[in-house]
Parts: sequence; C-alpha cells; structure tokens
Amino acid sequence: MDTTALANLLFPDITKTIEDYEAQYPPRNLPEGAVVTRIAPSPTGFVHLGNLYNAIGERLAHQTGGVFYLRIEDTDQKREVEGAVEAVIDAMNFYGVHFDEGATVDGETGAYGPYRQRQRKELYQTVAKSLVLRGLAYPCFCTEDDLKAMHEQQEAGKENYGYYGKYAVWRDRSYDDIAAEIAKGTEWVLRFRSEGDPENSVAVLDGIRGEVHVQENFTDFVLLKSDGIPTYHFAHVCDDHFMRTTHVIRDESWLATLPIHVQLFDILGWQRPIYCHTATLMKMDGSSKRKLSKRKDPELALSFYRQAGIPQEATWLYLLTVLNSNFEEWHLANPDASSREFTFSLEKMGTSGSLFDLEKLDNIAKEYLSRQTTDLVYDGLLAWAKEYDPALAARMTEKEALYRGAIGVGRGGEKPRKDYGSWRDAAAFLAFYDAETFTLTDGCPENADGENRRDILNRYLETLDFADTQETWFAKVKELTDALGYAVQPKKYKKNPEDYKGSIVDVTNLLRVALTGRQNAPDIWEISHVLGETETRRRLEAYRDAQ
RNA sequence: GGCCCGUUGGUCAAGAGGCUAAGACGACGCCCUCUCACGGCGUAAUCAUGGGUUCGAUUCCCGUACGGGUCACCA
Repeated sequence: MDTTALANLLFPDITKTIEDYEAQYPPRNLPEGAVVTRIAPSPTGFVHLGNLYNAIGERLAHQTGGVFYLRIEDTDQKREVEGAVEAVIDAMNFYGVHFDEGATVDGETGAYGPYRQRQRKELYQTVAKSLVLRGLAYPCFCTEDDLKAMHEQQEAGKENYGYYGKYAVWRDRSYDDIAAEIAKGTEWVLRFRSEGDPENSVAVLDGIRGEVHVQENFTDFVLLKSDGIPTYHFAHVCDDHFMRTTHVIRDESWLATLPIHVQLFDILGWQRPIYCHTATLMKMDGSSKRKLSKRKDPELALSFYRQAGIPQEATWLYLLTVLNSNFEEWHLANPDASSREFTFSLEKMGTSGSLFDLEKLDNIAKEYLSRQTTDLVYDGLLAWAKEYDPALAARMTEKEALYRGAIGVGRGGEKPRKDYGSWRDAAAFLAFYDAETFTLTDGCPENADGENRRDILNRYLETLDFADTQETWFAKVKELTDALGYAVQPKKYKKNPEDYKGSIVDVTNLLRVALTGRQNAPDIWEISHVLGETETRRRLEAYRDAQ
C-alpha cells in the first residue's frame, strides 16, 4: 500500500505537519511541578455537579503555579445547544472558578487555542494524515447498518464487540478499492489500525488510584467521523498534547476507554498526561446505589443548588469534604478560613462512588451561614432574591432595616442560631417579620386561649415598655404569669397541673403566636425590638381581637 | 456476556500487619432552657465472604459474592 498516495487522497488540503504544530504550541514555561489542567465540557446546556467536581483542577493548578483553562468539546454538533458556553462560564464564575485561558463568552484568550474543538479541525486532520502516512490509520466505508449487523453477529456468537479482526473489513483493502469508493462519494470514517492484543494488559499510573491495569485496545476505533471532525478520543489526545496538559481529571467512567487513549499517546510518541479518574457521585434508588442521572435527578444540575440558594462557599465546603478525606478535619480546625486556603491533594481523593448526602450539605450550610455577619447574609439573600424571588428583593430594599434586624437575631456570640442553610429557607424563615408576609401557621396554646388569651394580652400590653432591659421585661412576664394563675416554673405545673391554668410556656407561646404566627420562634424580646413598638402592639392587639 | 473499577456503622469516612477500629452527618437518650434553634454529655451502629501468607490480619495475595461503570461516526 502506498500510504503517501492514500494520505493525499484522503487529505488533499492538508499541507501542515505535526512539527508545525509542535512549533506553534511549544512546551509551557512553568515552574517545576506546575499542574496544567482544564475542564472540557461539551456544550449541551447542562452544567452538572461533575463539572464543578472537576473544577478542583483549578485549585491544583493555582497551588502549583500552573494553568487552568476551559476547552469546549463541541465535536458533536447534534447535541449542541445555543448559549451553552455562556452557561458553563457563568456557572463556574458563580462558584468562583476562574480560568487563566480558554474559551470566553465572546471569544477566547491564551496562546494554545483555538479552545473550541470544531475550530481545530485542521490540526486533527494533520495528525490523522500523519497516521495514515505511517500506515496506522485507514478509511472505512461501512454504513450504520453494516456496523449494526456486525454487532448483532458478535452478540449472537458471544464474541467481543467491536471493529477488529475479521470484522475489520476495510482494514486491508487495496488502494484501488478505496479510491473507487472515494470516487463514488461514499462517506467514510478514519479508523485507527490497532496492533493491540486483548491478552495484554497495560499499566497506567493514575493520580488518584495509583497503578491501574487495563486491557490493551484491540479494536480499530474511529478517529475521524464522516464529517471530518474527530471523536472525543482523538480530540482529547491531540488537544491535551498540544495544549500541554499535565493532568487530566475526569470521571471514572473514562477508565473504560483509557486503553485507546494511552495507545494513541504512545504511538504518537507523546508523553501521557497524568490521568486522575474521580469516583462517580451516586444516589440511592430504592435499595440500591446508582450513578446520578441527568434525566432523573434534579440535584445533579448545578442550577439546583443555585436556585435553592445554597451559598457557593457552603457548596464548596460540602464538595470538598466529599472529595478530599482530610478536608473536614482541616475545616473543623480552621472554621473561619476560606476553603480556598486548603491545600488540595489528589492522593486524598476517594476511589469508590459516594452517595450524595443532601442532609449533610444542609448541616454544613447552616453552620456556615451561622458564622456570617448580618451584612454578608443580607447581601447574599438579596442577591439570590433578585434572581429567584423579585418580590422579596423589593421588600428587602424597601424595608432594609427590618430585614437586617431580622437577620441579626441570634447572630454573633458563642452559640449563633442555625435556622437556615439556604437563601430559600431563609426567606421562609424570615417571612413573619414582614407584615406583608406574616401568616398565622400555629394555633393558640390551648391553656391560653379564650378569655385567658384576652387577659394575658391585655395585661401584657399594659406592662409592655420598650425601654426595659431584657431582664426587666422577662421579670414582668413572670409577674404576669403568676398573677393570672399560671406556673412560673414549668416543672411545677407538670407536677401539679390542677393547681394552675397552665405554665409560663403557655403564656410565652401565646405571645409567640401573636407576634410570629408560630409557637416555635427565636427570642420574643429581640423579635419585638426588630418589629418596633408600633408593629408589636398592632400584632398583639390584632391577635387579642381576632378570637 | 467481555473488560474495568470498587466494597470499614444508615451516610461520608480515618486507619495500611498487633488500636477498646478516629471523626463528621443522621438517629436515639439525657442535660441546659419561656418555645424553637444553639450548646454540652452520652448510647446504638462498621471492617462483604471463603481460603491462604504470618506468631498475628480490616490492613498483603487468590477465589467468590455483591455493587458500580463501560462496550457508538456521544462526550
């Protein structure tokens, strides 16, 4: 076979060589040990947890003086969605992940581009042509039906699936046969001519798992699709070589195709990057675990957390506790340090698929929010509201002092309250402060209803003085409790219920319901001061008169 | 089915030949307490399994089971 003739027949327009690209994309001038890595999403419009998960590469790169970049894997035109690149960038931006180079909303930056694969067609074809020249690639004219028939035959015969051996019908065809098909205009794909043996095993050093052993690839997989655009496998190898990537961080499902990737790197004489295969995020489905699925699980989408209003930092705190086994300990020791100060290490990543624990996320988020200042919480809630609850945003702006006061209740000090772990929960929790959203959700305590309700509220209103200290205020409540026949000490009432109408709990809960609409709420005195005297009295009177 | 990866309490997990097998979330109980939240103390709960190697295996090796992934001109 005259491979030069074949190469020119297949790629008449390609005049560049691999050397040209080697010169165009020289090795990066970076300090020793610098990590160059990337995230490489396909623009399907769906940004998921895995994308953020892999964005820990940003930490690795920046901890080592390396480079983190964004590459768009748009080789599958059918699945592409408009605005998807913007969505990825926006989502990453939202979580504080910044790129040193790569695709941007309106173009790109960096010297190793283009960073959109479809714009790199010539580069792939140049590499492909070199492979043809070396007799390592050949065109295949099989139709979809041919391949389907092949697969069925292999299934029936319980053979290995794939294009290999006697099934590789175009592997050794003559130049004339090929030229004839080309002349007819038959569509073709370019296949790799594999010399691999399924009996052989290849050892690959994984940055997370240590040494893994995979079966040598023996199939003649597709390098270039019929539109001349590469498959993921070929594009990955070309791009990560010429972009001088040192670490490829990706989900463990890629372990299955690792053989063809290392085969390509080896045969092209290129240094393999360090592969880091992360464990898959799982979910409980009935009684068994399964991979988080795009169709079934809303929590896979990054937008899920943003909509729910889980603060970015809290999301990172949780993700890092799942990703790096020593993170949680570090965070416990440095509760006020930003997660960005943590030194991330691949070796501390887990290798088995872990269940995503929304409850723990909530706990971490509550803990995180409880430590924040009123200003930060107010700003965070407002920013979220502007996007997802405009009516709330309007109310917050109009009644800023009220909302700041409400957020400040129980904040600061040794044991701050942990009432909410998300902006959505915060919005619901704070609703009673605002007269516009105040609703009665709990009923009146039984022992303090009817005439008692009227008596207690009247008496309370009479003695209420906003100039009091909290101590004085509570002393007055006790006085009133006792005077109206309720037990000041709940224990006493429990012991001898017949001696009292109820206990102080009934009295204070009545006040809570009047002021907050519910029996469980933060401190009455603090709440009253946030509401202001006018509103406090209005609510108490309204509740008294509502019977 | 082939190939690959994995398996420590309900969940996330530390431990890498000898430990009463950490810690966190959750559950439960007690304490604190005007409710709730917070906080404190405590309880229950784990090395999938069989066989090696070894004086000794959760830890090393092999098999089995189970779980997961993957076998496209999708990434």
